[in-house]
Amino acid sequence: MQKLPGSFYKRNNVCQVAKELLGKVLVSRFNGIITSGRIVEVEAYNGIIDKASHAFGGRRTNRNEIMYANGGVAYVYLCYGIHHLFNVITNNKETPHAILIRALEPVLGIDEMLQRVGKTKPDSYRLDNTLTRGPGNLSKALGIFTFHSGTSLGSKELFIADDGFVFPKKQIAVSPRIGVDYAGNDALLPYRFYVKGNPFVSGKPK
DNA sequence: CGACCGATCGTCT
DNA sequence: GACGATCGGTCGA
Repeated sequence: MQKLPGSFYKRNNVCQVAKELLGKVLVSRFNGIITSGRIVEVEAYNGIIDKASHAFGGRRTNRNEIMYANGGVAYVYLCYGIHHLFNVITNNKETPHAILIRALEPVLGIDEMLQRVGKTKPDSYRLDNTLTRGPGNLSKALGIFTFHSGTSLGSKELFIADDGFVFPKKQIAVSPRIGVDYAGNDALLPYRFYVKGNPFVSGKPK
């Protein structure tokens, strides 16, 4: 179990990095509690030329300022007043590339995750299934909030690790991103990557 | 099934 | 003052 090095994030092809995140393990360790999950769905946001990105047109606000930092930090923001969405910032300083983590397969600390989501015990198949399905749900399960925005992924509280596991290429699928209709043409870009048939992947099954 | 809807609030105009 | 990079529940066919 090896933390990904800074060089992994500081590359310029955000789609390539996004694809390579599939199979890696996102780990949180808050107050000594370890929870983790294998990444099975991601979306790339391609900086200032991407209408779906918060940084489109070079937009800079207090909320998204961290997107312009050097790659390898977390960008977490509140969506619909309810959901804390976790992104990985990539590329170098001043190039605001981001990858939204959309789904995990739970690995460690499942009981803790169930508690955070408000269930005290694991029970049905469906419950486990929805635990880390979708960007809002996985943040809740891992205990990630907006105040974690800016946290280095080289820290011991929040990081992404490589345990040697890789999904076979055949299992990787590509599609347009979800929920970005406001982005016009860019809503059609093939920037979503996921593991085919994995029950934790969000959206409707195909 | 699919369509619709309410929750809930920080952020930007 | 409007609006989300969502979710889960409800309703009707």
